[in-house]
Amino acid sequence: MAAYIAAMDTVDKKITALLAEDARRSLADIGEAVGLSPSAVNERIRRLNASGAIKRFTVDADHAALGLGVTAFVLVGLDYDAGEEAFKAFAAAHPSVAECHHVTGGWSYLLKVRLADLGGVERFLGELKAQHFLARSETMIALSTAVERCFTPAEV
Amino acid sequence: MAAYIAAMDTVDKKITALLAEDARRSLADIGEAVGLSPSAVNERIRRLNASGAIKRFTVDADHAALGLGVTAFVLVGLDYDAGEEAFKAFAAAHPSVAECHHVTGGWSYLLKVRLADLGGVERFLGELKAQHFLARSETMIALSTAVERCFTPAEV
DNA sequence: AGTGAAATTACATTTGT
DNA sequence: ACAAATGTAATTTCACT
Repeated sequence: MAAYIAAMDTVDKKITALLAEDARRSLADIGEAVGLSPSAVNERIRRLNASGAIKRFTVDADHAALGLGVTAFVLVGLDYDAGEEAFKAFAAAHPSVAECHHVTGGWSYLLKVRLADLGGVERFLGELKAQHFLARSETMIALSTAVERCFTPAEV
Repeated sequence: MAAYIAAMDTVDKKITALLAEDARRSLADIGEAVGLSPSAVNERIRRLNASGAIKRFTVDADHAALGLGVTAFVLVGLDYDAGEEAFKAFAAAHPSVAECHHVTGGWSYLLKVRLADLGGVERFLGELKAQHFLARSETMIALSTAVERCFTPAEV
């Protein structure tokens, strides 16, 4: 499922880190930082984009301002009768699901969801139950978030 | 700590969603989608940016290509002698920490970390132990990730 | 706040090494 | 694969509504 994407060299990692910090930086600025001409930087970004190493250009939004004030994590003990693929398809299609990881340990999946309020969390769990995905589950509400970065820098 | 950011109106949410999908869209394209002129869209984006509703323009990178092949979640039972603020500062300063949430339930914090390999995970846990942050902990390794979105759309 | 036009800047392409 | 130069398209600013 996950495509194998060629590992980046040091310059690519630097460019990616600079773009992660501020994707509106000009090619000239980036070029100066990594010691390349703007057109060379442009070509590298084009390739990083085409290969999938850079998935997309996006914005980091404040979800509270969007009306999604609650972040919750749901540890899922999957009812395998319902079907693992069906569960993954459900998660991928559900707009409230920010993340869905298959994890080691006593639980099958870890979901991260964003909802307007606690009522939304309850309704979301109701959906999971209605589809018989849950053998058991445990929900953790994020009281506050100290760190939330889309991008984690690679060691150089 | 968390600043209160004015809630967005419908047009702002639409613009933000469009930018989250592709931040390189032209102001003309966005304007057409929401029924505004390019300069009006520009002004709204400028305000969203200034208010913090849009935190930053960034790229969604493939962390495996960056050399960070392992994602792990660490449930932390905090040793409160070590200091909660010190722990949060540690998490914020640590490059491998992608997320740090204060959560409800039997655990104090949930960390999401990205590392090169399982050895990196072990070393990271070693750092937490060395600083005496852990009363107890439980680590879940992400075997695979079905969904991972930085942006979750608001209901319209 | 939004519009539309003018000014500015950056991007994308081509060519050459 | 990179650099330089040129054409094109974007953004930004401003006067006005």
